[in-house]
Amino acid sequence: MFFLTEFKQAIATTLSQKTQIEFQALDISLNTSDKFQTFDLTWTAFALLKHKITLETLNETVKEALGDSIDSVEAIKGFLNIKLSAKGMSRALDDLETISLTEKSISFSQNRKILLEYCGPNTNKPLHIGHLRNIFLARSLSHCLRFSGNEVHEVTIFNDRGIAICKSMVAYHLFGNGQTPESLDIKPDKYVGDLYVKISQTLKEQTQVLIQQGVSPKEAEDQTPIMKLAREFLLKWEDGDKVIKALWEQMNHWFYSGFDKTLETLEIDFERKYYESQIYLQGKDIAQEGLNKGVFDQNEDGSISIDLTEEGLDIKTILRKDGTSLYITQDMALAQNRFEDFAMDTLIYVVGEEQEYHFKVLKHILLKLDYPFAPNIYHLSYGLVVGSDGSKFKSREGTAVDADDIIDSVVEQAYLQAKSTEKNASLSENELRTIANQVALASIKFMMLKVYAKKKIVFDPKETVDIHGDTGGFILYSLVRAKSILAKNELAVITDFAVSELYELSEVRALVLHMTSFEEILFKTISEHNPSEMALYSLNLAKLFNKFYQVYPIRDNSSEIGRNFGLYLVSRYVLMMEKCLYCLDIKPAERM
RNA sequence: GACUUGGUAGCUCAGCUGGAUAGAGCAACUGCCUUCUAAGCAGUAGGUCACAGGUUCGAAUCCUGUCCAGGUCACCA
Repeated sequence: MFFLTEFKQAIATTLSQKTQIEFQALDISLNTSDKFQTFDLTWTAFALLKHKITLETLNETVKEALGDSIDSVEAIKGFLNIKLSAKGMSRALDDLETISLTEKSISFSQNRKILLEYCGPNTNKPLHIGHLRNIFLARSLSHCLRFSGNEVHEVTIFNDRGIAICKSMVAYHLFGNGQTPESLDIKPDKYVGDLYVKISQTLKEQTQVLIQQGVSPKEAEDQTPIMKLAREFLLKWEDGDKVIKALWEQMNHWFYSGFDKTLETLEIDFERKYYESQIYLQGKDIAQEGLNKGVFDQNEDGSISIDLTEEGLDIKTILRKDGTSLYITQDMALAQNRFEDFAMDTLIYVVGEEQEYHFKVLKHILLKLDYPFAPNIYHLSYGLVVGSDGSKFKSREGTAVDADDIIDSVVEQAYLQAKSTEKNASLSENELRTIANQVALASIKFMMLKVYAKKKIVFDPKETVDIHGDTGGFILYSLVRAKSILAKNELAVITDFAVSELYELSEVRALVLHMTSFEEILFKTISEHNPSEMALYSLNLAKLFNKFYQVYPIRDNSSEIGRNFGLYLVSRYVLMMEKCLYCLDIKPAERM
């Protein structure tokens, strides 16, 4: 919003001259006015009244500083309400010309090399609704960062080893009966997940039996036959036992083939995939490096730890006394590997809020080890997706909302809507399906993105995701209508639009002014790692366009310039919204 | 216990670097398609901004305390 900055500067300069007090553009609280339809900008100047500057002085200052950019000023209490003239509005329009360029040419263009980790699936269960929030947040942030001129590398880590997958393996060992996802005709990752649910139930039952037999609840689970077997599997796996490794690979293969399918639906891919099974033994080198640098402490029992009490954290163990690594050690090694692979200067983790402490610790450790990217480690943490009663979804108990299921149900809803729309009567089944997919994905993405990341999302699995109202579908629809106008009307040569009749409608003024703040919102989004900022901006943009659409005739406009101006605005809207959708990682639909 | 995040309409959420009458969507009700896509637009109704103090010209917004809910504080991942 460059014109606003210019206006602030002009006001500050004029005011300084008038009052002999020095003012900066930052001191001028000038913003778009959303309270009154009759004004465009409001300068909230209560603070200045204290300097014994009168309202009249402020009034004159505005008139002098902004000159023919304003139509009128009204001073009420400490508010200076400003109505822009045609000249002022067209100055705002000029901003659109600068913004509506391609990525990397925006005013604050950055040039960072960013590594973005997200998703982080466990290979013992299919993706659930929580992963969707993770993925969509990450993708949106990724696109906002790219749009801002950064180089972004998207990677993930598969948690493909450990006791959890061993439990699924035990389940297959016990209940599998040689069946396969193919023979059962279910999605392979779901088969693995089902086994996990089944084994968890059995484990619970066995635990209960032991508790009734007098075993303390703390130890009961550990002593169940299933846990004993799972631990045995884990040991054998670590020893490289061929049979167990083969079973492990079979289970993981099932997971990956289903997982890849879901990724395809979501239209995402990772530039590089890391596997816990390949790095879980690393970390000893890092531990030694830390010891050498005097950052880590060797304890009497042989374990290695770091004292972070000065940073307000605790003493954290880095390496067990038996020399094996921990979660934190693995993440240290992973960061090191990634630095070797990408030489990034910024590292962003998109991981749930329950791991805030972990990433805080990780950042401090890497800072102490002097990794160059360490100061630029960020954790985009987000709240859980919970049931309507506030309860947690648990994969273990099979209550998790499956990602594929939720997508399918919204696609179905969108399909019915598309099919019942008269305009779509001529469309083929395939085309209707494409539309349904686009609308469904857009709506699910938007549902996840519009809510502030730190807030938990309440989702009732019994209700489907809405595609009407404040949704992704709504946004796509407004864009489809705008494009339809452009297709049916020829865009004339852009002329001078500093003509006052063109700005009589408040809907026109509001749309223009909102569009000028795109860059500001983009900058805020990436600075705060908060895609909801961009999502809400886009939603409001669509709303303003719809209002404009409703009241501003284009084809039947009585004046030539009015028609051209309308078309020009629509074309700006299309460009702007396409940028917004790119930043949200939502694909526009061609028809709806 | 300590730290941390939230509490705004029946439901789901905006608004929070203090400003004018607290905004959307869903659900309910009423209008608007021979007119560029009605997946839309316009309207009605719905509020003690958790509670109590404080700061000031002014508080949903800032401060303090209380209550409620989530999360974390492992030689688990």
